Amino acid sequence: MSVNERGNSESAARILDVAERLLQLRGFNGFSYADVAAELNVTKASLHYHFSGKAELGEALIKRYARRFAEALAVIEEDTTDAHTKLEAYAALYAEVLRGQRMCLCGMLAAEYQTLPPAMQAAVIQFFDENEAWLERVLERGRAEGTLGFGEPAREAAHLVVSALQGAMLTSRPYGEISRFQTAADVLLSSLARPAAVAQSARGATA
Amino acid sequence: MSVNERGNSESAARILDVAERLLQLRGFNGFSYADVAAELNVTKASLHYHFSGKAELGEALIKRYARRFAEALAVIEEDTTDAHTKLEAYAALYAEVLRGQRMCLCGMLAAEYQTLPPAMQAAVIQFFDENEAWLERVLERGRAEGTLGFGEPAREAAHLVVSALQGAMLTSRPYGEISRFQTAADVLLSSLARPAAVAQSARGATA
DNA sequence: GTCTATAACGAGATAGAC
DNA sequence: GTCTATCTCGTTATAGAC
Repeated sequence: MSVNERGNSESAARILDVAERLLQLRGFNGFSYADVAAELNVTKASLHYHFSGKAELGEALIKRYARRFAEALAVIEEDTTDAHTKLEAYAALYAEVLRGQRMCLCGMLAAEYQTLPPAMQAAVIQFFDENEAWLERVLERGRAEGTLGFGEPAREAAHLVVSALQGAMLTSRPYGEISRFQTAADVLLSSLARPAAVAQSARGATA
Repeated sequence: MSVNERGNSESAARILDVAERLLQLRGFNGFSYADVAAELNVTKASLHYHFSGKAELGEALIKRYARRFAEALAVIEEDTTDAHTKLEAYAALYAEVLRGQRMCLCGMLAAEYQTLPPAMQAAVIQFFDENEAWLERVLERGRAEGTLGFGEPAREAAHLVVSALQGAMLTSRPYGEISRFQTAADVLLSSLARPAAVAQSARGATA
């Protein structure tokens, strides 16, 4: 390997993997350096070499998570054409996270927001801003191309999409049933496409 | 006063008030007996007299919160007639919680679910079950009376309502803007009333 | 890079006086 | 009911050897 800087080594990546999973399962205040160290069969002191403190570890977790999420959005842009399919793919990202009982990393941190170090707070906000900006563009295009229909500004609809999907993860996880999430996501997406569906059912009703 | 049993005294009520606020602000894993004691100018040992442990305190918090929420739902039943107005009143309950930067107590606990004692987990589930059952009845009646319109089973729409409102609280709180919550709630409710709105805009378009 | 050892603090909890 | 005192354990963090 060529890179051996603190926070960027392969050991650091393994630490982030374990810490990420624990954070999504139990929350930032629900796991400790000792938990991570035990799972990796190393000592706590070893973790401090890679991440000086829990706050720095937390920042690195959000930044990596946000980067991967942005990459997934770019893939959606490439692989799909119409906006409605993009929304389905977006919801599928959340469903994938929910498999393995995990909450969205930033959704979890949103709950614990008031207890987070300022740098982590700022990174959480940035994650949501980026998500809503991407969704706003997709929704706007969907309305222009006719695959989506809604009366509100795209900005406001985007906020509902993020809220509903994060909330569906939040409230489905205790039940351990992905179907609960999927149902809420399906109803949400159908409501954003509803005008067309209503027009269809209206045609069917009057036929 | 006549009642002096442990967990039911006026002192216990003050403890619950403080603990409830801290839980909604910081999460169950984000506050301690020391925090509550300091705010009440008593010692930790005094708290243990009223609630033997943090798990028992947590159970009492959920039960009181769920009881008050159920009472608020009963008031909505009395004070409002049509289902759409009931939904607006339901969303207003959440908005009221959000004032003062608080998260829904059970929404917060849903995030921390995996770290909770079993009795608290069961109580959280019960809170959501009761909420969705109430919403399902309201939605069903709304469809029957014509103030609401949606294609899915009322049970599924109810799940979306809970998800979207909890998620709107979750994602709005970091921004400190109630308007973010209100916007998402408004878009959600308009989507449940949309068929009528569409019919109106269709009339307007063809007029 | 990882270890041992330890510091420094906070958490939940209990015993027993008042 | 509330207190003082204490216990035990977990958590974050650092120093310094290997």
